[in-house]
Amino acid sequence: MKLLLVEDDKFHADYLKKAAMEALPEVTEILHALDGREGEKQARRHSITAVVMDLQMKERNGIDAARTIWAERPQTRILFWSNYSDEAYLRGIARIVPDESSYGYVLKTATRERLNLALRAVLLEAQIVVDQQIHKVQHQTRTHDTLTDSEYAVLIDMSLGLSDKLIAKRQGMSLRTVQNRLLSLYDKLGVDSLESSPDDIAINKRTRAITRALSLRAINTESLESAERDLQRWLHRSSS
Amino acid sequence: MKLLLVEDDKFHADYLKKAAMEALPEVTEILHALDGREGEKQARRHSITAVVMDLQMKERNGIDAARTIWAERPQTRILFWSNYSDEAYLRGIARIVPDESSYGYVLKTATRERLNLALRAVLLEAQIVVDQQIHKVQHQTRTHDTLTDSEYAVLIDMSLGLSDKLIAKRQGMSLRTVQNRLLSLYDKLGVDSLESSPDDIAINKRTRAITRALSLRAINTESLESAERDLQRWLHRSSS
DNA sequence: AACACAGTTGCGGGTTCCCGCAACTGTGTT
DNA sequence: AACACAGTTGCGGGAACCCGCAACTGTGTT
Repeated sequence: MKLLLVEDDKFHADYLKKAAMEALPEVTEILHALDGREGEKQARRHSITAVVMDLQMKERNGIDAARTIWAERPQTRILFWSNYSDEAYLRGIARIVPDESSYGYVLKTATRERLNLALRAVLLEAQIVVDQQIHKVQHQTRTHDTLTDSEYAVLIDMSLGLSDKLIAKRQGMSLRTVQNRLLSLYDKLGVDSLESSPDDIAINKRTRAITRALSLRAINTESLESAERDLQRWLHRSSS
Repeated sequence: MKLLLVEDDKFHADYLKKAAMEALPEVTEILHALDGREGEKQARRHSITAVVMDLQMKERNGIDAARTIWAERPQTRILFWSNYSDEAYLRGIARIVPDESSYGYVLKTATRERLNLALRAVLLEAQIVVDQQIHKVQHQTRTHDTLTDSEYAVLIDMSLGLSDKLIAKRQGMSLRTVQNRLLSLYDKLGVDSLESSPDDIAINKRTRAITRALSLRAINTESLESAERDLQRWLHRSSS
């Protein structure tokens, strides 16, 4: 059995390699890629079906790489190993896991035992393992002000600079509906007029919504860059 | 001589500690803080004058912590040790270094020799050391499309959601001047109407400027959150 | 002194955004 | 069947934004 590690931090990669050798004696060969692009290449060349993947990497992030890998070999089992529990990352992953496969999400701050356990459970037993701390975050946001899928889509488009009209076209909504989604976004993201002693001050809701969303970890730079690529593809497709 | 390490990643902290012991035999005690806030506290309690600091940490980032430390003991020498070479971080640091002090900026991907050298040069010899790779980035952006200080200030305010009128008030400019700064921002950040086959599509320049700035690493979530705190302070001050 | 050039300011108007009001759908509850 | 409730759509108007045109300041160059 071959295992592919995709991780651009050398310290973390070393640690990971040791943990994998300890937890998975059935692994005969450990490959190591330094970014997402290289990870895709090696997975393809060696027909890898077991991957441990970091999320934030320069060049190409883990989610985009996972998408490509799963598109080529949907049965591939991927354990994500990352620092943060951003909603943006979670949403990205849950969206692309194929039915035939399993995946896991472990924080880098987890103990060695937790990591070892997740390695075996996900890569050998094909179970789905999500760190407890993540589930908590996922539920926190889900109960009190989660974004709907359509709200999320509008948020992304808006952040990329699309006008209401264009968003309507891309999302297949009417103009007014887009604006309604925006209204609820402003509400959920806590975009209010700034409070000042004499009276409230008018603000630009769009831009404030973006920084609020960044601050709440509903989006991040990676997800925006990835969405920008999708947008460009859509533009070329829909213009022809 | 006492040395304070501020670093929330345990692998990196271990490595750093080893490097410091090797490069700086004159150090008698190594303290370790896990985030910016704790770093400030320990620096205060032990009257630390030599610090190695990570930039991105949860809770409180390295730049804010450095600001507090330098406000209390300006002669403190700080070596920043970080993953990225974001323009946002660089701008933040250059802005707050006191004259009496020295600082350095080393990438985590640098070799052990480079790190050791920087440790001695900055913390003992009070020299200023900036990683070569950083200077390159700094120059790249400075030659072809750097943001002026006033442009940067307007960009931040705009990203926080201020209206043109409010930005004018905060920056002491006229309305039209703010708009001129915005125009040059749109230009420098590459905010253009989207190109599509038939004709160009109108976009929302403000929001697109933000994502472009994020993508070009002119700003990042940290710097926005930090700026948000400044804004709140300004609001309370100016309303009373 | 003459000139270039970058930055500041006012004016005016076309476009987009923000959102209240109101009507209509669909899903689920009692 | 009656009802609540969340989501969709149109209309219309006030506010904010985007920006061309034009004039004025200041700094530095020749």
